Amino acid sequence: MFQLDLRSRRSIYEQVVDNIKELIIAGVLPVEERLPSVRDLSKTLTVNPNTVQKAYRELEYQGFVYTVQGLGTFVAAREDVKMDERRLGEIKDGFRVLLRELGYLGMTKEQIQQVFHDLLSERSEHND
Amino acid sequence: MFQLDLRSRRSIYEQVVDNIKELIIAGVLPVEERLPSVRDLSKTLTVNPNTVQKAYRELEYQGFVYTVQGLGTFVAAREDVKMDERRLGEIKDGFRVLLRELGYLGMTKEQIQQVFHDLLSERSEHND
Amino acid sequence: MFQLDLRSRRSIYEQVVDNIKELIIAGVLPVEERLPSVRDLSKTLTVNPNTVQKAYRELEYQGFVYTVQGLGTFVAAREDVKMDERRLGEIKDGFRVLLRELGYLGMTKEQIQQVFHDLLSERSEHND
Amino acid sequence: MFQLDLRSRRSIYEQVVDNIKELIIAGVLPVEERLPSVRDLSKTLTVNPNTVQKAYRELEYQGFVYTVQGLGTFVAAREDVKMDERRLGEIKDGFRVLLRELGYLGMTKEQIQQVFHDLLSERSEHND
DNA sequence: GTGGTCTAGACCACT
DNA sequence: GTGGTCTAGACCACA
Repeated sequence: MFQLDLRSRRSIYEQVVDNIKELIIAGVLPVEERLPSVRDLSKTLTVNPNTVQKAYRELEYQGFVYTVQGLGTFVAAREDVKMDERRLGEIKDGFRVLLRELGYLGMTKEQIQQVFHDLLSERSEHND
Repeated sequence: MFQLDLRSRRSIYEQVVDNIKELIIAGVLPVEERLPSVRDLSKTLTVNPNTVQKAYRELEYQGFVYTVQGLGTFVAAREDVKMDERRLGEIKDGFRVLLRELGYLGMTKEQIQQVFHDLLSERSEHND
Repeated sequence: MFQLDLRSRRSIYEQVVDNIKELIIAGVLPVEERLPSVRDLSKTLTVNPNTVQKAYRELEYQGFVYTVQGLGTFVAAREDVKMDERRLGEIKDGFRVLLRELGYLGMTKEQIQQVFHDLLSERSEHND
Repeated sequence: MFQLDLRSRRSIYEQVVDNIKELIIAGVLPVEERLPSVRDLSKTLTVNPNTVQKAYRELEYQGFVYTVQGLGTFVAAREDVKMDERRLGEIKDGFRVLLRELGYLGMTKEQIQQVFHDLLSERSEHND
């Protein structure tokens, strides 16, 4: 399904969250699709089931999946991914960190705007 | 000198590192300027001296400052920072991930631009 | 007969129990009426027969239905339900906790009344 | 600080969450007060540290507390307890369960409204 | 000292 | 089978 980088500073469960989120956003995991069971995924990734469960729980908090007792964990409909203030704040924080990094590379505000503009254009093209 | 946000998820020492980096890049702290002593800055920020210590060590490791035993810590002359293309690529990837998520959450291109604009303004104000 | 919400945190069998209870209390299922067979209901709701089985057992335990081997499950005659004062007290305590939290979160009395009104209407519609 | 009911059907961490929330709402734990450390509270309650941590994490999700790395967990300012849709939905669910219970006691809609009215009046008196 | 992550493995309720 | 909770105990980063 995907690979973990155990040497990364990112914790394992965060990597699981990010990877699955990507799969959902990319449509690889369509709405209502069942995710692998906690036990299965933990075996595949050779990590502890608790670690996978923590990732699933986080995905549920963020609204990307929902769980049904005894049945499994499923991809939630897109409308259910609530764009709440908390979530938006987290994403903004992500942007702030990246903007800071660009600053450290010596980029001026104008160069940063150019980079951002290019990235947005990329997206438009993809959607065509 | 600058303010810390204890409620942020970023660790205190990271915030210290970033803030000082920004002051150096913005030229507020010119080359050869002495940084406040660990003890002084820790009092000003009301944080543990070990935390400031760790931040200074990190800044030294990254080449932003150098220490002279018994004299203090000084802003280093920045070698011409060649644009690190690999790092830039990583940062762009970070942006792509966040943009994809915003798109998935239903944000229009215009809303995304607004968010970005606000974040950039934030930075400008900070540097004033 | 009724609908389940798989995305709810309530387990499926609990939802079945509650829904049937409400139908009995509302008189939609009169005394001595036969409930659908476990197999039929499980097909209608597209859930596991064991789940319906468990719900029926729970309803029997609570005295709402009785089972006759080989014939089926029937709505029991409700003994005059004397108001259980102890249970009422517990429920009121539950309300107090929730009201306190709403208050703490900044809701005015009027807003709380609005929420309550909406929830009551919800119930009425359900029973129509 | 408070007592757990190990025989309760509510999980331990949920009881911890509820109890601490009550203490915060009641003002026993004022804003910026430090909660007992995970290890201390786990010893006091004789439960596993992970269980307490899970409770603290949930409280942080709900906005009642915030954590600072290496320092501890603190009561958040009341304004930071975001009344987001998710939280309101959870509280509404709590109401729905309780309303259902009142129905099982044989209460009519009018009687339920009376009970609710009385509970709201209680609150007003307390606030006087 | 603080919280955060992770493992190994048990037990439970639900489907 | 499924997810959820809990324990015991290790290791890490941060203050």
